[in-house]
Amino acid sequence: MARNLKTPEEQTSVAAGAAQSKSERTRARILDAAAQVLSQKGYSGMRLSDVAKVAELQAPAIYYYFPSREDLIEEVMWVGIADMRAHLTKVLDALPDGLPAMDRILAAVEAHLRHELEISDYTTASIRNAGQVPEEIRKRQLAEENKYGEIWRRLFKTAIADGAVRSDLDPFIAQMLVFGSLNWTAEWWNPKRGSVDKVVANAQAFVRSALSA
Amino acid sequence: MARNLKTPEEQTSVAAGAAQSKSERTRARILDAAAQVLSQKGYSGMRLSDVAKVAELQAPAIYYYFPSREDLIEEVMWVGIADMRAHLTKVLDALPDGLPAMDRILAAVEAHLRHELEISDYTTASIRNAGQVPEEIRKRQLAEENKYGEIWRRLFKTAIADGAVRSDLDPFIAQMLVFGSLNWTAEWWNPKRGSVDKVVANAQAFVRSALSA
Amino acid sequence: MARNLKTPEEQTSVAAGAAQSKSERTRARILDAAAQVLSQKGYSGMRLSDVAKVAELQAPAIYYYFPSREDLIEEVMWVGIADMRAHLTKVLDALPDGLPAMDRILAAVEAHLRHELEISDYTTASIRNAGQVPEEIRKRQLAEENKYGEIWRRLFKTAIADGAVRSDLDPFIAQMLVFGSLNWTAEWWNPKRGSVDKVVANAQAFVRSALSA
Amino acid sequence: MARNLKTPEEQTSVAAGAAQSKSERTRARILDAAAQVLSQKGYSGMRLSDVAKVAELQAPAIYYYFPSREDLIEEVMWVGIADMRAHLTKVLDALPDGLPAMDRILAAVEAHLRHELEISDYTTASIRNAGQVPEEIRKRQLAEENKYGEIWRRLFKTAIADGAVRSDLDPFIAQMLVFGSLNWTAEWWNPKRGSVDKVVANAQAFVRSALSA
DNA sequence: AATGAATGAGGATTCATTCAT
DNA sequence: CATGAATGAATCCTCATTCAT
Repeated sequence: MARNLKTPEEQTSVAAGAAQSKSERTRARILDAAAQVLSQKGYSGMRLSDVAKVAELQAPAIYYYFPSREDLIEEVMWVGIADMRAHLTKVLDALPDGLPAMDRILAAVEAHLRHELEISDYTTASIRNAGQVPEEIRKRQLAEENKYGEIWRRLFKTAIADGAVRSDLDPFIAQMLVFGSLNWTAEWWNPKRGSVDKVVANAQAFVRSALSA
Repeated sequence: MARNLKTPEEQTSVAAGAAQSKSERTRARILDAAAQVLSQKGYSGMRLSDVAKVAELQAPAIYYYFPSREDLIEEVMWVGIADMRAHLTKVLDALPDGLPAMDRILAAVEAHLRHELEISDYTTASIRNAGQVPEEIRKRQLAEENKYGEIWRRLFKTAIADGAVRSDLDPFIAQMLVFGSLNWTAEWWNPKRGSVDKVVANAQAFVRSALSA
Repeated sequence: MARNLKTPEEQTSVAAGAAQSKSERTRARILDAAAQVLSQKGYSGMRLSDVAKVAELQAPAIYYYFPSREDLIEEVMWVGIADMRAHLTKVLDALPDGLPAMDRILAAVEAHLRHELEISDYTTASIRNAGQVPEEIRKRQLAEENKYGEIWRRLFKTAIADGAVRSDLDPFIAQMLVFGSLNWTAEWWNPKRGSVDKVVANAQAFVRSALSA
Repeated sequence: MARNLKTPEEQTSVAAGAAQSKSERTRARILDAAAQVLSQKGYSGMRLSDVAKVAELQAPAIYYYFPSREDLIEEVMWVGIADMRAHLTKVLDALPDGLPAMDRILAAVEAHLRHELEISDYTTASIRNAGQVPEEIRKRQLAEENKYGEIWRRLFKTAIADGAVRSDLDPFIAQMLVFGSLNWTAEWWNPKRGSVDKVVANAQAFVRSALSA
């Protein structure tokens, strides 16, 4: 799952990372296909036959790699955020020590946005279907979401403690408003509408002003 | 569902308005039920039997009021935004002349948020399923979305012309970031998490800072 | 049910005869409508709503006049042949005594054809659906068919005894071949294709030669 | 149903011909079953579950071989006449050159009758439902019917030109009267009522006399 | 005498899933 | 590994029928 690609065009697949055996590559193809169909058709609308068509194989073949439709979906939903969290963690870890709290938040904004827009199938699948998928399936995703949110909570907490964020904002609400701005991009942005860089720059400016004291 | 309340604050049902004859009330009940189920289960997941259960009648009775499942969904999706636009228009029209452009935007923020959180079934149904519903069904909704967006575009344009909004933000992106913050609230807010008033206040403060020069 | 109309244009309804009270006229309208729909859509395809539309009333109103769909169909099927038999009987009774047997057959040919083509809804309904309707419903129709066939059998028997019909033909088969020629006209004839008179003349010439010694 | 017999006389199944792979045999079984049910229950009365029962499989399995109920029916309706035409063409082609025109007509009478009575499910399905099936479905069948009628028209034309047919008969009406005699046999004949040979002999004698100058 | 509203039974169709090959 | 063939469980929708008015 190591992500190291530069151009968004080359990276739409979480599963792509370090594909190895033929079997592993087929499995990855199915997962990618499922993410794509899931993001477009939704939880109930995702048909295995559609996934199969995108993955270029026959529907029953999916059962060789996943025990059931539910398991396949569960993995897509989970992998989406898990990978997002891995990405954010790596980015934050790479930041120089002593960087101001607000700059760390803005780095997180960039990380979140780039991952979302570049791996958009997984992200939109995760986001759009979060409310539609049965409890059972969401468990692992929810746990992962909490961990991801926890990272952001710590960023906010530090920033507030440092006086970098206005005190008149409720921390939780503020964080959710930021999440909303970022998550929503997947609904309106597309490559023809300008570069990811531009979106990132605007979002950073927007968030900085919104939060700054 | 179709409660006949006076104050918009307590209303969960778009269809409630002025329900009159028994027939009209039944139709409204079905529409409300559909919005609820649609927001929870998604376009493909919405079963007419679920809608019927919520509306407290038998599934085939739905066909007495709506020609097909698609028509029912189409109306839910459309009514959600159409009503939102009507609400926003009314609010803006009621504002005193000469009010600063930024204050008008903040009034719009409040109108959007209150409507969204109070009629949340329709809103989340519209939002979550926008990407999953077949083209055919989205037509009227899309037209309505454009009209709604147009209102906001004019608000922004005026504000920018007045120098009330920073010039380093791309107007379209900025508007989308604001929409994201607002729309996303339906995904995380619930009455137990604090009052709508608090969310409105925070969102207004957030947006004002984010946009102000 | 007395039939006494001259022009085919004025007579498509068995039920029309001597319509009296409003109630009886409505009942007749429903019966005619049922014959029409039944002949076009078949036993299973006849929907009460279609019948209602043709009869210009609402479907549930039918139940005021007929206990059930089955009863309505039963009556159409039965009335069709019963009326045909009444017509044939009247025509034969009106023939002068001592008329040659073959001429009596040809009079029957004319009576059968005229009735079939002029009251075609009932006839085609009866004929086309004879094989599709449940046993239960066919009982009265079957009895009537037998009586009708019996009349023809007697005509043939007499003609054979008189030496007016060739002896190399099996009487039953010959009669069925004649019936086929006549019944089939409802499938291909229509007013635009020439007059009923012409069909009658051709059929009489055809049958006379076919059977004559 | 789909029996693999050599002699046409024993064949009840158009689809039987050269059934090969298991898949092809199943498809043929479904087609035969559909013809049978269609002839008995009519267009609207044909339930897929009935077809499935006769074909000895589950209803949804039909969809593995036919895209829809309509397609299945369309094929039955079409195959019935298409096969009839193929049969007639073969018979006529096999006749010696220089055979009198009337003898060619009588050969056609035999071909038509034998095929009709032996493949009777397809024939009665075609005939009884011709007037009930939606336009859409009849297209291919209608085209085939025209081609079939054209063969007969040519036979009649030649016979008339040769003076073998009386000139007082309208050619079209005469042909339809013959068709009626023949087609109607499927409605009354059954193996218990005597041999096909007998019916053929009677029909030929009947038609010869009816048409001869 | 007739209709608006509703229901229950049934039928076509879809789809995840299985299994033999 | 993969597929062709098949099934059982839904789900939408239609329609005869009922009933209060």
